[in-house]
Amino acid sequence: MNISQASQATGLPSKTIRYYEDIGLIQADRHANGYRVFSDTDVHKLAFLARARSLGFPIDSCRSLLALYDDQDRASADVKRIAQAHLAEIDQKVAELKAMGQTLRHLIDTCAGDNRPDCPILDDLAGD
Amino acid sequence: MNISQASQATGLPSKTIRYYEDIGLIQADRHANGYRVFSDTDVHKLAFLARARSLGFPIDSCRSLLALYDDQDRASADVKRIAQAHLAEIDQKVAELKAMGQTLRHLIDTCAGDNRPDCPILDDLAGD
DNA sequence: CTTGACCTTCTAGTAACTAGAAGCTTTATA
DNA sequence: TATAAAGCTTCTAGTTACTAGAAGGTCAAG
Repeated sequence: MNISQASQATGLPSKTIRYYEDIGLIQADRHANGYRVFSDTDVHKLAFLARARSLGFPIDSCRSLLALYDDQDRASADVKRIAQAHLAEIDQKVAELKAMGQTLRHLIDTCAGDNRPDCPILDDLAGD
Repeated sequence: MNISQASQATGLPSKTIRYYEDIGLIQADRHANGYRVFSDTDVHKLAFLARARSLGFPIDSCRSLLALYDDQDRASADVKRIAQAHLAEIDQKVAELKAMGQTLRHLIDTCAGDNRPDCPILDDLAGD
């Protein structure tokens, strides 16, 4: 399989696949002409990475998860710990963003949005 | 006022203040010895930026907001438009993160988290 | 045999800082 | 007064996870 087929199969852009190889997440064999060859295993790993990234796991966590996936002697506790840590970060980010959103929504609601200069949004930012 | 005083007054690290000057958000005068001098206006602008950043506005929006703040002939509609666009981004991000969080929470709940290798989290990532 | 699609590597850019190095100035202390 | 500590300066590089683009080799079709 060439890189564009692997891209099709996983939904990952070719550039991203090359990048993942670059940082050692996968290792594709090479044809005699230098083209990368992707085995089913490679494609499987790429799909795994795509899914993990879509759940927001940072690359380093993806690396760990992939290693655990490859390790038949793993403890599910190790996987769970990584997922829990990530979930905690997500929850915190959601809380932060929600707070920002609430404040913003309130400010927007009180702004006339016309051609006059008075603006409660700017007033808030300016600390008035 | 020296940079560390401005930092104290605004809660922004000195490095960040220098960075903001670097990218043209503010312009501080200089003492004869090369040290930056921060006027009350400068500090006010920095506080404005700190507040805008804390609401998640990207730097470019902060630049626009600051320009509008300085412009007595502004239309509040312009401010509102920027805020609304930003709010839309926040709302979208919250939705994304919530979806990730839900999926993750479900997977975590179904994972035993013991020393056995079986793991529904990995199964999901692997597409099984 | 040439055109176009596909592949390669390498460099640089994105957002918003942050860390650290090397060096000058000012202030406090012995 | 000497010196050490604190504070200031600039500059470079690192952070995350790609992405765009350039320059050039390879392969399949007409």
